[in-house]
Amino acid sequence: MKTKTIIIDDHTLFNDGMSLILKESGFFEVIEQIYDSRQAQTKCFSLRPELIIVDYNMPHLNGLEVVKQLNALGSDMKIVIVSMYADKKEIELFKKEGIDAYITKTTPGTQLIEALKKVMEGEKLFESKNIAKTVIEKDFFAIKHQLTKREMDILRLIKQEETTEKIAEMLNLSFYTVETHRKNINHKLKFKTKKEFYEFLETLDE
Amino acid sequence: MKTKTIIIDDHTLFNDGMSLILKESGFFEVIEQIYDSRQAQTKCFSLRPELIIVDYNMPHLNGLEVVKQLNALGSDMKIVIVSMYADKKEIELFKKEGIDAYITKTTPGTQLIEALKKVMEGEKLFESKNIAKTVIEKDFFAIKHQLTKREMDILRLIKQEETTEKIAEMLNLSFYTVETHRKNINHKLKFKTKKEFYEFLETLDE
DNA sequence: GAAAAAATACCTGTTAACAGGTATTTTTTC
DNA sequence: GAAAAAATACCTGTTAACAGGTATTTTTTC
Repeated sequence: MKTKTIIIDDHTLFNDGMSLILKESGFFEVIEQIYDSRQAQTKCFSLRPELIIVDYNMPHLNGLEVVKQLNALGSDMKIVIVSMYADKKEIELFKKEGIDAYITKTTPGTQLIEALKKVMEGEKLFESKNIAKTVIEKDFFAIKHQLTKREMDILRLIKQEETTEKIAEMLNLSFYTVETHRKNINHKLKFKTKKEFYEFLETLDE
Repeated sequence: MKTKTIIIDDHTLFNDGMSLILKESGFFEVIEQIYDSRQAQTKCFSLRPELIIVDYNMPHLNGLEVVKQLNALGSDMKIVIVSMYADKKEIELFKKEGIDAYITKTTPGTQLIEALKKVMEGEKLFESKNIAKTVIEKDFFAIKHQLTKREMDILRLIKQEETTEKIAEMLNLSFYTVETHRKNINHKLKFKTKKEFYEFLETLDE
């Protein structure tokens, strides 16, 4: 019996290509290709695949959000992330969600098949060896969890390039209060460069 | 006769997937898959493909540089760019190099085959219709070319988060000179947000 | 219900960026 | 070799961010 598989990737070409790689192998049957991550949960619920391959970078819902939705279904599907990058801490995040493998797009097709077969046998695979060298190591996730709710509110407005004055106005707070929050945020973040700060802001949800 | 094709893409998985899509179609024969862009020129010279598919984003040599190298060979191979994004002005750049098609990775496999067949018949294809909606329209390239050499020098140091004072020191210039350059740069760039400015800095080569 | 954490508010002083100027010298272009 | 472009330099004033404080009120936690 071939493994019933669903591929979730907005890059149609990549999705189609991977689909063919799986079919060619003779071990996998692609029962559905999803190009819009928002359809992931309902389709996986109704089609009940044994294996789901999820792209990390997608519009609307990113890979992590999709995984969370799939986990909410509470079934025993295997979930594999295929990503362009291999951020150590991002992998940590996915591990917390209990995914079965994290594979980069630089993996050859044959290796992918081998990896997927192992996953179906219950193994967990994470490309953590090659990773450390190439990739940014910032633990944005951990940092985020040092911040309070109010601090996050203010950060989101900072992301929108609002000034302290405007933020105070918008949240009906004193200018000084917002300044204090910013000060506390800065103490917690301690980024060395503005670029790093802006990259961090990018990881915030609106 | 099948069209002899070479695929140049560092993402092995994508390269393999596309290769299968082409083979499946029955119209194309993938005579070589290149994962390292630095091998493009020599391999294409010796193997003489009729069609070359080039990824845009690659380490070492990006798509544009590869195309330039291929053009230097002076043969009549068709060149097609496959890119994640569809930046209008980037397409312009490639057009200048005389490529035959620019296709995004959101194209379904069947459409890719149709497009490639048309290319082999001499047509030129550029995905400029679907593009405008989804993609950032910033003409970073054009902006860059408004800047003078000295302004670029200073921008690169700004990218490294140096202050006006330090930049002046490093370039053996007066503080005021650097300030003037920054002023002129700002007048030329006119970015609305800091984020946009930092994104622009990212497109600079060191 | 006491203790800790989070949110609020105010004050002073510094600093780097930036926008507005003007002006001279050097280099490039035709 | 004249004209245009690029690079250099100086000056004034404003502004937003930020680091250093202190202090009270509200909410959460055990």
